[in-house]
Amino acid sequence: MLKGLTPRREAVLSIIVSEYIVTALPVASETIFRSYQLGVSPATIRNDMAFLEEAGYIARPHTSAGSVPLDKGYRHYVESLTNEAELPLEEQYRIRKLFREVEEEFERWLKLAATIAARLVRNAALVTLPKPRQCRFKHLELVALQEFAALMVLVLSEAILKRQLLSFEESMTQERLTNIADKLNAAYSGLASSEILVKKLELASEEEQVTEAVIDIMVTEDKLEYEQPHLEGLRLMLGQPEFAQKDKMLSIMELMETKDWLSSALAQRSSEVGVQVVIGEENRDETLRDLSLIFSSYGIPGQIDGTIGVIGPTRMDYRRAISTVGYMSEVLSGLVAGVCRGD
Amino acid sequence: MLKGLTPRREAVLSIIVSEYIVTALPVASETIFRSYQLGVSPATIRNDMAFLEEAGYIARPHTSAGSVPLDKGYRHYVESLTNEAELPLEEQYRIRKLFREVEEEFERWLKLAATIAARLVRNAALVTLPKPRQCRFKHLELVALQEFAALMVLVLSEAILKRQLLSFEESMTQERLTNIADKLNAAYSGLASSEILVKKLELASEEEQVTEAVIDIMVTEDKLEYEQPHLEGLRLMLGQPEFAQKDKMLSIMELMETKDWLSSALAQRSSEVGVQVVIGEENRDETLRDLSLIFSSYGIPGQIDGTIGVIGPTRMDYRRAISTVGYMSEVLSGLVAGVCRGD
DNA sequence: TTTAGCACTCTCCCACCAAGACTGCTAACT
DNA sequence: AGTTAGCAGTCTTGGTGGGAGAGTGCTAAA
Repeated sequence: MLKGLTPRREAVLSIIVSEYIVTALPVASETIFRSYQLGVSPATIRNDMAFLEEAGYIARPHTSAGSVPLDKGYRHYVESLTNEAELPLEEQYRIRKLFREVEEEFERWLKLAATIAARLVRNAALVTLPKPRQCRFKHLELVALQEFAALMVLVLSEAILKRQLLSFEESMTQERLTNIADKLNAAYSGLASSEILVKKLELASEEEQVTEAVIDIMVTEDKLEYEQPHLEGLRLMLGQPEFAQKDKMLSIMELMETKDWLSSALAQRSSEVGVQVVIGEENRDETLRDLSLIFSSYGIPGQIDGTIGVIGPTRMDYRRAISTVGYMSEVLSGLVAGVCRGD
Repeated sequence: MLKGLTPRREAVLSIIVSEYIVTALPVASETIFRSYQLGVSPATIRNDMAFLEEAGYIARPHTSAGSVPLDKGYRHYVESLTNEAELPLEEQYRIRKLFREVEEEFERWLKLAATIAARLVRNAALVTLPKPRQCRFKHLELVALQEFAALMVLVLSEAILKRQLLSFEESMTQERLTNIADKLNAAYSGLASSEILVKKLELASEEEQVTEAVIDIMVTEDKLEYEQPHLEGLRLMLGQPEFAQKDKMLSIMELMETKDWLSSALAQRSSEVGVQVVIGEENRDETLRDLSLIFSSYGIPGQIDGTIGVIGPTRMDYRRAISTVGYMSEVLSGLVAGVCRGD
């Protein structure tokens, strides 16, 4: 029994995982025997299953039931996946086509990416807006709206756009506003918030006010760990059998709608590159312990990045999820680079 | 039997509706007798119930069960609600406080309004962005991003902000772009898309290109019936007992996530003012036949408007929903007016 | 180490029954 | 005529029990 994870036992584990992934039903030794050519009898397979159970890879719902993978089993399965996991070319082509069909707007693209990923893995998908490590001042515009109020439009590096209403003590003409904007544009162009802060200029009180608003926005933007992620395809995930009971379903919905679970979930996002997989209990957040997360960052390394990923029950098609997330992050990276280059 | 809807029968109906709204259980004659002082015995109430059933106001799940209201019953109940339905002052105060606490950004306000409405009625709430009847050109800005590409930022009336990437055939400096923007700003300020279209100017090809992009955006904006509404609190609605079965739940989720059901639902939005109630079968859209919609437009009549409403099963606390939607639309109208005035 | 055979366990489903909840009807009452 | 008490009848709900089926664990032999 203590002979360790022999190749055949690994094979059995692998079969159990992939079988359970599609059926969501405990896998019986008989099933393994019938569907796969292992060259041994069900009884032998049962012995291997006993070992796998002892070793914590699998478990049984009850004494006389087939086996279901545990987190450790999934983990082993994922590690054993060759990295050759790639989306079929045909699928890649179809995806690219969808992107070409949609309006040229980055947020649409993100949404589309999430929708596609969600559909492919039949689970929920999420994306965050790409965020520069440190944003830089690019351009400022002030538009008179009313006598005492103006709209400030602030363009930051990587085409981030922010707007804010400003109200002034005294009446401001458009000319006056334009002058202020011109002056600040000349002075601040290309600077980060900290650099603006140290740069002392002769400023009229309105200019001071505008500058403060600008710094405020930039600092907020820099501090922002992640934007509230955009979630797509929650219904697909909730359609999975693990959420058959209503309360499970509702607690998941509540989780998704309210808590900023993503930050805690992605806190474990090491600086590693490539697709990362967090399985069940590996999540720090207790409430996520039944879920798995497959995600990858996209963007331009070191400069600007966002995250795309899928989330679903631990019983998830990891191979498909990994290849999907991998490919989608590639696509998004390409789009980010495109926008920054201005294609 | 054919004596018509006597006052007592109306009272019985009203009791059935309000009782069913809170319990979600068929209402028995005995219950009505015990909880309300009607001065008659259960047997008499049963006779009245028989009439109400005959007349189509109520129905029974099975032969020997209490009664549940039908759409016609809800409709009668709603009509009979005095318009004095107002949110308690204390609640109003609390809501205003929440608005003061949140960041000054219109979209946040909208989201907050929906969240509050959803919580108050324990169902889903929706808001659309306020949309001007016809938007007008306010200001244009071009920011060089790369040699052949620029970001166009377009400010339209009512502080609507649009941005788009433009790519040019030839290399464009920031000076060049600023010149173009200045020229077009001077020419188009305050105009609607149609007016820009007829205004013939001497335009260089890049100016022409920018103008076309502007018109394109404005026309799209004008045509937009409703923005994709923002939905909040879906989980509250799905927590209601009518969605106990998983398939019901999923079909609702699918409806909400995919179809633009709102436009068809709000198509019946007559030009009436005030809070409107659409109950079950009154919905044109078949898929909404189990749901009720309570909504109201907000904004500045004739100039700019959006919609706020709640959606839930026909068994809904109409009184509360109506007062909530009414009040929230007031609040939002105030905020819209504030933004336009520039408070 | 592998295998066949078999007893054992646990779930799942269905049928059945008893209790309880309400009604509808009938006949008497005001 | 409208109202009421009493009661039979109907339908739901929850609990119980048992049989079928699925799948294992164990034992003993190959």
